[in-house]
Parts: sequence; C-alpha cells; structure tokens
Amino acid sequence: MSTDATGPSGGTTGPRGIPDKPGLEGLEAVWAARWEEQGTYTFDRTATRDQVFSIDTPPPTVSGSLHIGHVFSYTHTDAVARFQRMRGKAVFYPMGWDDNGLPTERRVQNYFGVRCDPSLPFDPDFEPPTDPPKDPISVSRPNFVALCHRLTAEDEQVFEHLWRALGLSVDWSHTYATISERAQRVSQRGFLRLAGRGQVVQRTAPTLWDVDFRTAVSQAELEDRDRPGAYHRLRFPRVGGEGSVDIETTRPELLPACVALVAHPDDERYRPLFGTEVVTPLFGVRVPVLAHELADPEKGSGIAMICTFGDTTDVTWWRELALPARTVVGRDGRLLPVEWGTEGWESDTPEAATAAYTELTGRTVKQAQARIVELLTASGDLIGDPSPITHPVKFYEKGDRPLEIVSSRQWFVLTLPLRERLLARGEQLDWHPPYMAQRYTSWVEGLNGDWNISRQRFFGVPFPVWYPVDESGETDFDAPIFADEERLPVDPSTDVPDGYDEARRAQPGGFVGDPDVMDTWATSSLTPQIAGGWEDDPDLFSRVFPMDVRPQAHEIIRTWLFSTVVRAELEHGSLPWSDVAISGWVLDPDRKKMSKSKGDVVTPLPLVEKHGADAVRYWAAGGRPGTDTAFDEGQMKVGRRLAIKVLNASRFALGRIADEDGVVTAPGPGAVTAPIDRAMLVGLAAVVAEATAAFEGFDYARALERTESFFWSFCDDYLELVKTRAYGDAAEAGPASAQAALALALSALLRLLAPILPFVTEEVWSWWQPGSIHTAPWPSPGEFGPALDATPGPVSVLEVTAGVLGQVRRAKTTAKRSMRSQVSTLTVADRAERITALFSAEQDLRDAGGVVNLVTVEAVEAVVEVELADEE
RNA sequence: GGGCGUUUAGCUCAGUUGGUUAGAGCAGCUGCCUUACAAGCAGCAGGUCAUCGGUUCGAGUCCGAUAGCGCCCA
Repeated sequence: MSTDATGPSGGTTGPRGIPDKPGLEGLEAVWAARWEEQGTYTFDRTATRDQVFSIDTPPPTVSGSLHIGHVFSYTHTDAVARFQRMRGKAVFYPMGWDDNGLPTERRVQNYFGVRCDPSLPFDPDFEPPTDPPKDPISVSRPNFVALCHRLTAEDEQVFEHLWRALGLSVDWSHTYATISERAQRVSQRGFLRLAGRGQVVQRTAPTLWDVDFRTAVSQAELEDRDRPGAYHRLRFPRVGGEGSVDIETTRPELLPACVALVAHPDDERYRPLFGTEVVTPLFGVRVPVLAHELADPEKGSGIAMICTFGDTTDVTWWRELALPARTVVGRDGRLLPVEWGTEGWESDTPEAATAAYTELTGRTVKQAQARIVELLTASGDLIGDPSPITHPVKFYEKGDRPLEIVSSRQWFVLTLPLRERLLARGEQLDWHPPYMAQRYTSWVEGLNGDWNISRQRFFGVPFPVWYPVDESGETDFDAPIFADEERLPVDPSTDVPDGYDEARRAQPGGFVGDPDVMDTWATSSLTPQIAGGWEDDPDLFSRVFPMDVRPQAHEIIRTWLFSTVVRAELEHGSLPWSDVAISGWVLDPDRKKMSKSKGDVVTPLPLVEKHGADAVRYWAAGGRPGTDTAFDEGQMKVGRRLAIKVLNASRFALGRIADEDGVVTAPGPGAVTAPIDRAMLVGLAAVVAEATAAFEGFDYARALERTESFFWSFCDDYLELVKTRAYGDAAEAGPASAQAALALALSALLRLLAPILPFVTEEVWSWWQPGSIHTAPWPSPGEFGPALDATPGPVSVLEVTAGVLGQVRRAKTTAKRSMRSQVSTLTVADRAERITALFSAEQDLRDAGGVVNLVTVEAVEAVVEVELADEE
C-alpha cells in the first residue's frame, strides 16, 4: 500500500491507492486545503467570454447571523458552478461581503456600545471599552466607520470559514466587499455617469422617512403592517354655499396639512361639489373639492382629505392634481412650528388657527392626534365617536414606527420613465423557475416613484458631490460640484473639490460636502460591475460581463434583482446576466420561515461538523429551485449514508479494476461484451443525458435524484450480479467485460455526483485517478464506447435479471433464510424475449442467487417459483 | 382587493407530452453476520393523490370552482 497515512500532500497528483478502511472523517479539511494549494477553482483569465461561466454571487450581509438558509442557497449555486467547470467552462465564481449600511451600523452600536455623532472631531486614540457601556458613547463619524470596518473584518472570517468547510468552489482571489475602496469607486463612478446623462437628479420631493433612523427610505424597503387605527369623521363647512361635507380620516392630526378634498369622479354624491371650496375645521383654510380615480367610494364616506403627506396616495394626488404643499411633520416625527396667515398658510381665521396649532407644535404625531381629537370634539367638528379599524400601515422594513412622508432634498434615479424597457428586460431574462418572473413584473408595474438613493446615515458610500456656499452663507444645491472620476473614491466630508481648499469648507464663498450616503442597493445593484472589474480592469470585464447567472432568494427580487437590471440597462444597455436562479427558503418543521425572533434559527457549522459537508450539501441539493424546503436533519443522515456508500462501492469496484497502488488494470471500453454489462451502461448513458440536461437548466435537484437512484440500484443489483464474474481472470471475455464496465461506470458515477458531494468523490477519485475530479470532464455517453453501439434488445437484460433476483431474495427472506442459502430449483415463466434476455445473464444470476437448477417456461404471464435447498 | 405557488403514505418529497396495479427515502414492522459496506443488506406494511364539478375510452396529471398553507403586489 503506497498511501501514506497523512493523506494527500503537495506535488504529485497521481493515484494514491485504495485504503483498507475508507472513511469520511476529516475529508473537508484535507481537500479544502488541497484545492486552495492547487488553485483548483482559480478563474482562467485567458478564457474568452464564450468559454466563461460567470456568477453574480450574492454577497451575504456579514453583520447578520449565519443561518442554515445560507448553506442551502449557496450550495445550489456551487453545484451548478461545479457542473459548468466540469463541462470545460472557466468558471468566474467570486465571493462578496455585504458590509455596507444600516445592519452594520446597528451591530456596531450594540457590540461596542457607541453612537455616531457626526459633529464630533476624529479621535485618533479612541478605543472602545471591553464591555459595552449601558449609555452609548458618542464617537465621531471617522471613528464610527473605523469600528464598522473592524467588526465586519471579523464577521467575514466567520463566513469564509463556513464557505470553505462547505466546499464552495469560489475563487477567493476575486473577493470583494461592498464598502471596499473598489466598491466605493464603482458606486461613485456609476453615480457620476448617471448624473452626466441626467438619469439621476436631485430634487426636493416627498420622501418616505423613518423618524427613528432619521433617514429616507425607498419604495423597495417598505412593508405593510396591520395596525389598529380609527376613522374620525370631520365636518368641513362649504364656502359660499349651504351645508357641509363630512370626511373620514385615520390621521386627524394632519388636518393642518390638508390641501384639498377628493372623491371619485363618478361619485354622484360629490359630483356637484367638484370645483367648489370648503374650509378646514379649527384652521379655517380654504381647500378645493376635487375628483380623482384613486378616491375609493366604498371607503369611509367616499370623500377623503388630501394632506401633505399622510400616505403615498396623498403624494400621488398632490402631484397629479398640482396641489401646494403644507408640511407639518418634521424629520423627528414631531409637528413643526407654523406661522398662520403668512404665505402658504393663509387662513380665514389666523388667530384661531394659531391658537389650535400651538397645542400641537412639538408633539409627536401620536400625541398630536390625541390633542387634536380633544380640540375637534370641543369645537363640535368631530362627528360621533371615532370607529376603530385595523388597516395596513407602511413601515420601513427595519423600522419600529410608521413611516412619515416629509419633503426633503434627495438624489433620485429616474426609474419611472424606464418602466417599459424594464418590463422587456424581465421577459428576456431566463427565470428558474419561470413563474418567478411574475414577481418582477408586478413590482415594475406597481412602481409609483423614482428611486431615492440618498440615505441620511454614516456607514455607506458617500456621494462624490459638493455644493457651493454663496457669499451670504446659503448652500446652492442647484449647482452641485461633481468629483472628477480620476479622484474616486472621494469622501466629500474630508476631501476638497478641485479649485477650493479645506479652509473654505462651510464658509461663505466656500463649499460643503453632500452629507448623505447612498442607499446600499445603489452599491449592491452594481455587483456584476464590482466583481467583474468594470473600468478598473476592462480585460476581465470583457470576459465575464454580462454574466451568466444571478442566484438569489425570491424576497429580494424587488430590490436587488430589480436595481441590478436598472443599472445594467442605464449603464450598458443590456441585461446584467442571461439567467436568474431563485432559491427558496428553509422552513422549520412547522413549515414557517425560520426566524431569529422565534429562536429556531439553526447554526450551520455544527451541522457540517456533525454530518459532514457532503451530507449537508445533499440535504440542500434536495431543495428544488424556487421551492421552500423544510429543515430536515434526517436528509443529512441519508446524504451521509450515500457518501459512505460511495466509499464502499468504490473500494469494491476498484478491487476488481485496479491494483493496490491504484493503477488501473481493467481493460478498455472495447472489452464490454456481456449483454448485462451493456444494459447497465445503456441505463447509465440515459442518466448522464438526463443529469446533463437538468444541470443545464439549473435543476441540480433533478440531476441528483436521477443519479442517486441509479447509483443505489447499481450497487444493489448490478454489483451483486457481476460480483463473482468480476473476480475472474481478465484474460477471459466475461471477467474482462465486467471489469471494463465497472471502470466506466464508477468513473462516470463519481463525476455525476461530484457537484453535490465534492469531498467524497474527490477522495475516491484520488485513489485511482490523476488530478482533481472537479476539473475532470463531465461524463458523456460517448465515453462508453462500442458498448452502446449494439442495438438494445426489446427488454433490458439487467432489468429482467434483477427482477428475478429480487424474487429469489424475497423467497429467502420469507423463509427467514440467509441470502447465502442455495436455490435447488428456480423456475421462471415469462415471455420468450424476456427468457432470452435472462439466459444471456444466466451465470451471473446463478452466482448471485445461489441457483443450482434453472428451469424456464414460455408463458404470457410472468411467474417465478423458488425452491430452496434444505438447510445443512 | 388582484396575482403566483402549493396540497400525493405518519414525515420529507418524486411523479416529464393524460395511458397497466401511484413511486422513493426516512420513521415503523419482520428477518439476514452476505469477504465492498451492520454507518450494511433483504423483505413487509402503509395512500379516497385537499374537496366538489367538468373534459376524455381513460385524470395525481388538463379545465373550472371551493378550502387550507406560503408568498408577491395594491
């Protein structure tokens, strides 16, 4: 035995020989190190685009917790990557870390017990305390950002360790981070290109605003949550006419921001009022009664007040009906001071308005609502009691209080004009599974605003923009000073625009930097450009872009997928990739999504250690594309058994086809002459074809299922049937045929399983083959040689023989006899062609079943009788 | 409110263009030390294919409705 006990070592890659007692223990560490050392997964930069398979790997949020869902979806991608590599593609499989943005800020705040105060100066000696203090320490923005970088670096190590243990075939030399200098440069360059083409503009506009995080959020980050509320019926007197109009609102505190009433154009009740005016209670403001189709006649009294701004419908009405804005809610979620009677705040009764509004100023919207209800009740303008309802309220997906809509200056990517082009791009994409395209389509169709990319946060990519400050100290936002592309990345809070010096920062006649950072999606939407070296490495970019596939989960179709399509369309006039592979979720055994709050999140690394990486991957690969899958350790045990079976079956087969040093002694494909051996290879060829087609369509689960099913019957039936013959002298035709067929089948089966079970297949491959299985050619039916050329008979010899063998086994089991016991007479009645097939494998059947006498009878109906020999 | 997916054995899931008696694994039960594997092997049992209706010679499969579960959008 030439194998040394320490396993593979550097240098040679020849066969290592067959171990006496093969096992799965430790394969992950051995092979992960070997792959790294050998550069097995290194991207071949000389390959041209048509020879490349490029993957836009999802960068995991490193500040989030590792969970089993990561293992699940990344395994899917890795299986496809490995298949494509074996098909001869140069696979571009980078890894990214998403460390940019709010999740990291939150984690840093909690982990170190700090809070960012941008007004503080940088403290070069700052060190966070060992234990986070109860009251957060205020630190400068540069100190805060440094802590973010420190923590994410640690988090990335944890992820990388898992990915390596799991055997992802990533080229680690192409790793990026979304806050890295390169990602910042790409993000800023992308922004400048958009600005140069007028596709991103700055404007003051109604903006979804989280009052706790004090930042704008985009439509894509919204979620509806059902919250209790109440309809308040308010009475608006008519101007110059008799009577009044009652409206119902859930936001009575926004009455001072009311700019109009609105009803459906076909609503007979309100038709006569269109074009007339009413007066707001308490504040005496004249507002028009208008018509718009979005007013719902069924809702409340069928007529609503438009406020600036209570919800997104208000924004639509405000824009389409060209209404003025009266802003009352500030960025802290409290009511702003107002001077009634001045321009924009005209009132018939300014003194009364001021008196009422003074009661509200400075209060939160919730407090203001309680107070205004008291005021309206006292004035008699609130009709009846408020009627409680439950209604959907818009929240920032990471937020705790309902969003407000405030007017503010933000950068918007103009997505609304792109709607038709984006829909067309969605149709050009190959979706796996296809029905996921619907999520994209309905999202694009439902777009109701441009994409706000400004965020009033600290840890992110800054805008490469400054603004001039005029002689009176006012910032001129309409004349932004853009950074030169050559300087990127820049931080306008510390860098100075060309032609200025630092002394003029925030001075009259000087400049100020844009204080905001970009939405994380403004960076993540450029992952193909960041990973592919856009502009920084044009040679690489031309070889990998547009990419082949974006793998991702379905819940971020509206964010990540959508925004990536937008950026590629605007920047390159193309799709960012040809295919998108959507993975499902991991559900807990109750079929609910696993969630941290429920405490049922499963940490993956212990599972890998317990069952082995191949076993965990086997479970993951059982989840079909797009389908949610229950967490099931039982499936991991099944996977482990499969891996062990691969070891044992290989050891057995190799004992017939190679010497103890792993040198193959079996004859070539031309020696396969026995009909049963041919039949086995014909079946295997069909599996190869099916698995290949499945992998090409990103259906790793189907490929695995077919391969696994064939492999088990190969072990249980074929190996048992040819066992005796394969022991024979290779100089004879029978043994030679069996040995040649075993060599062909084992080689192909190992390669078919390699994308799912990379460790055990590599281990076995190393016993008798040079090089890595993961760069070996994907199997093709052609390699089975002339064995497939013979016209297959009407029935499969293997199927018929295995069927009869099964009957023999059943008889022995029923008689509670050992499988070794002899069959004195086996009588088979069957159709002529099946009898003929059986006879072509007669000796194998006799050997495997211990059959002494074989009697056959031609019959229409198949009957097998088994007469067992007496026990000795 | 509109849409997408899903419902098959106790559990997890296959079931391709409609075509014998609906399959597999796990769990259960009964056995077997069989020179690759007891971490194994052989066998048994277990299903009104969610419900109702329709098309068809024939429906788990196609069509329509209903219900449960999950999700997307408004």
